[in-house]
Amino acid sequence: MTTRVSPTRHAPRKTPKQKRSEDTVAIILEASARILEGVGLDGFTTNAVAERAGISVGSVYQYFPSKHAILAELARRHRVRFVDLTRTAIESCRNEPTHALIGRLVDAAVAEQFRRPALARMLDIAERDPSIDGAGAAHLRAVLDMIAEALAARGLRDPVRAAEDLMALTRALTDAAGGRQETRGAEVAVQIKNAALGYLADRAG
Amino acid sequence: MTTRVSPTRHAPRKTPKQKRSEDTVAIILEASARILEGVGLDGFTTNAVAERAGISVGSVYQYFPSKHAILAELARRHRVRFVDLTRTAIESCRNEPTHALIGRLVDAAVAEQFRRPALARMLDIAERDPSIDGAGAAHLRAVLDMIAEALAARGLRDPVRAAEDLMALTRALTDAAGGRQETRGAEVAVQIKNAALGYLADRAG
DNA sequence: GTCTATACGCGGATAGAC
DNA sequence: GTCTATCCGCGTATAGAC
Repeated sequence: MTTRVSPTRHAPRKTPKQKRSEDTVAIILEASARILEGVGLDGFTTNAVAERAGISVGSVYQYFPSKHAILAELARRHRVRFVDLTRTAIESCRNEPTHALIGRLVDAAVAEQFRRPALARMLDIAERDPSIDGAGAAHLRAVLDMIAEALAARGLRDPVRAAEDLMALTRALTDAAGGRQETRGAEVAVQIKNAALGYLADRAG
Repeated sequence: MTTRVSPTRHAPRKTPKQKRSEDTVAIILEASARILEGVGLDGFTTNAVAERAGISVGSVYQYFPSKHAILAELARRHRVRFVDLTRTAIESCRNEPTHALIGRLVDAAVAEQFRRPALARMLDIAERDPSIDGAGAAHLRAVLDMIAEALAARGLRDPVRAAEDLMALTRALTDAAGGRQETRGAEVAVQIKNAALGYLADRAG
């Protein structure tokens, strides 16, 4: 079939042994990223990717089993960076008060979202659909739980919901800033922290 | 062609003179809404719409010039309700302080988003792409400017940005609540107001 | 005005040459 | 390992019968 996907979904081909191969993978991913940034999900076709990458469709399929797998890999790398930053942020302020925790978390999220704002926005959108492979969702869920735990440790009520909401809030405001072509992440982070602290205000602090 | 669209884009066919016709239009729109809610944008095909509506594709095209036009009309009605509620909210508290204004605005937005949460979420996503016909974008921009003006009248700095951010924030949190199948809009509204007031905290109030 | 049947193009994916 | 050429299904949209 055309759109549906093989049983082992979105597995990033067994890691290429040749260094040359890794390069090609990187080139394909970069081409894909640029297309997503410039044209959006609609323009993201295998033909477009091949052309941007300067290779042929056939070669693209040598490195990725499906178009979807490319998107999944792009999302995975984005997510890994985000999760790592978040984990570090939480661990770096184990005994600090809530406002410090929020500050670090927001800084981490903003840093990753501002790396490539347009790309991050597209991946956020793409992730919502059934595209979400179980592994990715689980990975994200894990870090959400970490955040919830950190909030709970500080005595906040309804920590899981709060974690979800804070993440949604952060993405919304970074995406809005990205849409306005803003480049000063620090300013955006300040606004987000204000909103986040307001959100948590009546949950005891 | 298949995906591209005619010069006069998304114009909702000259209004049908027959009452019967309006009924059919309503049936098509409702079928579309249900598909969007249940299956998402991917499942939203003309065939699916026809089947759900209990008519044939041919008939669908009697009432809408393209699949896109259906989506545009759905989005338009959603937007009109939102704009009307927002306008009313602003006018109803011309001389009230900021926190009262925010309260009304959030209530308005939450009311509309909670009418059919899943549908609202899908339309929010759909609106982002080039699908945005100029008229729709302008319409939304107009109400954003109204909000900005109301904020400016209360001495808040950077009112346009604030208006955009508040709207993004509100949508993010309502969508998150919708994703969790929450039904108590009032509770959600309280949380959003907290976040919004936090956001505005250092813009002078 | 509604149907059935079909055309048409797009895009994902593959075959097979080199 | 990379290419070109092609297959094939899906979904939009239309033709034409009733």
